[in-house]
Amino acid sequence: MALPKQSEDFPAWYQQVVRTAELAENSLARGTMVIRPYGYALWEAIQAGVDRRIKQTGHSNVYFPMLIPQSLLDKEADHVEGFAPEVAVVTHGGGQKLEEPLIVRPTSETIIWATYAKWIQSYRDLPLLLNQWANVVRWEMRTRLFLRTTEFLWQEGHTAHETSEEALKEARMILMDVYKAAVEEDFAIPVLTGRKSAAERFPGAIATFAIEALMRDGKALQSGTSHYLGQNFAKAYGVEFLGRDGGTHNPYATSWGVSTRLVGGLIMAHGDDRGLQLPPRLAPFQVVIVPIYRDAERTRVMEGVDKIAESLSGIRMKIDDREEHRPGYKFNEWELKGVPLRLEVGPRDLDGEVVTASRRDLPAKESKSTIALSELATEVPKLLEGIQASMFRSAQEFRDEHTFRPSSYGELSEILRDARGFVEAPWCSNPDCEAKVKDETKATIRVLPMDPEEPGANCIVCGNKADENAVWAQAY
RNA sequence: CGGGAUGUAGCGCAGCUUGGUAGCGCGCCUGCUUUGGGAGCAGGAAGUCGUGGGUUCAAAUCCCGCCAUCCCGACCA
Repeated sequence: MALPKQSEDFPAWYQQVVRTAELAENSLARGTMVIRPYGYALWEAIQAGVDRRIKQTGHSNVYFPMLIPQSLLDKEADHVEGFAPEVAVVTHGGGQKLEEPLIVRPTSETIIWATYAKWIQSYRDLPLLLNQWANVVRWEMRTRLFLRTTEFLWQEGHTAHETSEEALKEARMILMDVYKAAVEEDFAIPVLTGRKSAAERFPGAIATFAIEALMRDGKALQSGTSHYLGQNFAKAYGVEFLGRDGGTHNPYATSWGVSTRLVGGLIMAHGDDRGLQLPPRLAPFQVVIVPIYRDAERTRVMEGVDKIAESLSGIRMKIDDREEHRPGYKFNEWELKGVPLRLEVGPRDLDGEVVTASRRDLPAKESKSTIALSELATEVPKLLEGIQASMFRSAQEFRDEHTFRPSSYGELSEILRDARGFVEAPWCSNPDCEAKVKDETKATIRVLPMDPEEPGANCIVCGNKADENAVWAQAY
C-alpha cells in the first residue's frame, strides 16, 4: 500500500491515490471509469452542495435524453465544429441501421434549445432557469481517472433570458454564487475567476467564464465554466418570443457546468504523501472511531465507543470495529482515505474520561490532542470547522506562494517552465502573443481576471500597449 | 493520432540477454497467539506469462501483428 511520493512522481501518486483509496478504477471500455462506493459518496456530497446552490438561485432540475438526432448538432456552426470530432454516434438499433444516426450527447445545448423553441412563446415564459444532472460522452484522445474520462457525470444549466444584460448577469452569478462559493466553501480550495480568451472559449459561446484552481504540482485545473451564449442557439434552433414591445425577439442564453473532474481537483489540491485529504464538508466520513483494546477490555471499550457515537449525532461517522486489523493499520488506512478527524478510544482514554483526537490536516506528530468525553458533542463540530478553515488557509497559502508577477518575458517563460503556478502579466489581447507563450512554455491563459487591476503599460510578450492582465499557467 | 515506456497471481515486481514448462514481497483463505502507528508463527488457495499468429522437438523468453496502460505532444470539463 506504499504510495509513491507526491513530490517525486505526481501522476503515479495521483493514480495510486485514486485506486488505493478506492475512489475509482478504469473500466473495460477505453477511457471509461467505475466510480466505487467511497468515490461515489464523495461525488454525492459534492452534488448536494452544488444542487442546493443551484436551487437557491432559482433554478429547477429537469432531465433531457442522452440520444440526440445528429441533424440537430449541425445547426449551430461553431458548436458543431467544436464538438464533432469527439462525438460518439449511434448508427444501429434494434438490429437495424438507423435512418438517421443518433449522437450521444457531449453536452445538451442542441436538444435543449430545440425543445425551448416549443416552450418559449412570450416574454412571460422568461427567464427559463433549468438545470440537469446527467452523464455525457466525449471521445477524448487521452483520459485520466476523474480528470478526463470518455463518459463523465456533471450538471449542465441552460437558461433563457429576455436581454443580453440579464443573461450575462446570470452567467457571472452562477460563476460566483454557485461555483466559486461551492469550491471555496465546500472543497476548501481557493479559485481564480475570470473570462476565457477567445482561444479557450466554449464552441458557440460569446463569452466563457471559469473558475481555476491550483493543484499541488503547480498546474491549474479548470474546475467550472459558465458561458454567455448570446442569441446563437436561439437563432440556430428558431426560438422566438413576443416581447413587451409587441415585436418578435430571440432570447439570450447561458449554459454552465461542473463535473466529476472536481473530484480530481479535490485530490490534487489537498492530497499529500499520506494520501487523500478531504475537507469535512465533503468527506463521506467526517469522523472515524478506532477502538483500541486487549481481549479482556473489549466489552468495556466498545461500550465506551457506542456512547461516544451517540453523542456525535448529526456527524457522518464510521466506527472501525474490524477485528482483522490492528489500530496502526487502521490509522494509516483512514489517513490514506482522507478522513478529517480520527478518534482513538482505548482503556487509557476511558480511564481519563477522554478520547484521543487526531487531525488529518496536521503532520502526524502534531495531530493529536485529547477531548473530554463530556465535551465531545461541542468540541467535535468545532474541530471539524477548524479543519475546514485550516485546509482552505493552507491551500490559499500554497496558491499565493505559487503566484508570480514577472517583469519580463524571459522571467515569465522561466517561471512557467520550471516553477509552474499562476503567472499574472499584462497582455495586448493579440492571439499571436498567447500562441507564442503556449508554444514556448506549454502554458495557456487560464483567466482574464473578473475585476481587472489596471494593466501594466505593455504586453509582456510583444511590448505593445496592453489591454488587460492575463493569468497564465500550465493546465490539466 | 505521432514519439517514448510498460504489460508475468488482487497489487508491486524478478525471470527474458544465453528458449527447457513460473518465482518473490504484500494482499487473500484457515488456525493459534496478538491489538496505543502498517502484528507473529504454521498451513493453504490463486497465474490462458495482455492478445493473435509465426519460428522451434520445446516460447514468459526469439520474430510479426493487434490491444491496453502510463509519460510527452495535438484535443479537451
